[in-house]
Amino acid sequence: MTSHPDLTKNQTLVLKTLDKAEAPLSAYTILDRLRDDGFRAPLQVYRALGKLQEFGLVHRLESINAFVACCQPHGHRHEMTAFAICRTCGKVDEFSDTAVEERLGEWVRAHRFKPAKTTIEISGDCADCTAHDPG
Amino acid sequence: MTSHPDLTKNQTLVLKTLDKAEAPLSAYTILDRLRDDGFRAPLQVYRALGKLQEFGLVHRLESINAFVACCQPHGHRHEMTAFAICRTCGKVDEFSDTAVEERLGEWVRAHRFKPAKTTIEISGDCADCTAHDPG
DNA sequence: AATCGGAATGTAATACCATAACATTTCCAA
DNA sequence: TTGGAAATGTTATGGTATTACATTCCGATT
Ligand SMILES: [Zn+2]
Ligand SMILES: [Zn+2]
Ligand SMILES: [Zn+2]
Ligand SMILES: [Zn+2]
Repeated sequence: MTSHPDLTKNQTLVLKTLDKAEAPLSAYTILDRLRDDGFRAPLQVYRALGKLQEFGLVHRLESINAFVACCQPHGHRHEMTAFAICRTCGKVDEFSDTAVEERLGEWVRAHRFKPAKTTIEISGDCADCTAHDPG
Repeated sequence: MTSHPDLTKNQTLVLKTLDKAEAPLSAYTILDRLRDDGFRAPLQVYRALGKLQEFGLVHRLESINAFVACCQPHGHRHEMTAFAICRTCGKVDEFSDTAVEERLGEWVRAHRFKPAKTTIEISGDCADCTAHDPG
């Protein structure tokens, strides 16, 4: 469930589009799916996506230039969320791992590095797709 | 040191450009720096970068659409290399952590996920830049 | 030496991703 | 009521990456 009290009209439309989608969507794909709702320009999508990311309701997948709705309960921590992305069907699993978080935290402390955003994305093939096509 | 026996002319030029650079470079920046060497089109750069990535001599930083020369000895493992990227000066630290690798490995095993490429990038500010600008 | 074929290269065109700049509207608090 | 911040609409532009096709390079084979 990904509702939010203070979403604007455009933000709501974009979030609903991502919720309905079975796979990550590019900003331009979202734009196309919202033409009938009055969307005309990429910036309408990017602005909504920006706010939704601030709220923690949407994540950007850096390795594929696409966006997904957060599947976790609203308000969950996002400091070090990891994503497993299926190249075949597009399914995305979002997960966190305390040990990974701690190890990377140790590295940045040891190197006096001040982290702002951490990206962890595993691209590959999910169990279903591997089963269907045992390549 | 990042020499390689079988590099072609274009691959050598691109790798040298990345070696000389103090920060990650975009493909188009590389193109500009190689105009005098006869480079004319983006594809010349992308093709060389593709091969260099295959050889493990160059890495793509997904979160900033840029490329760096590998700083590790040639032939080192790259299954789960992590990068700390300074937003201010561009310095990149490449490192590996066995524990991180194991934890992510456990997740993929548990979920029968078949990983192809893992991206770990920490964006932030390095020690030097934090010291200079204690913000 | 001639020839064959795969790899690399050259070039133009196109597709895809993201933001700048500016005008207008909405909405809420003072 | 009104002032101002936030959101929206619109156009133009800039940055990133690939498709498609022609050509050249180079080593293996004959
Ligand atoms: Zn999330
Ligand atoms: Zn799949
Ligand atoms: Zn490396
Ligand atoms: Zn720095």
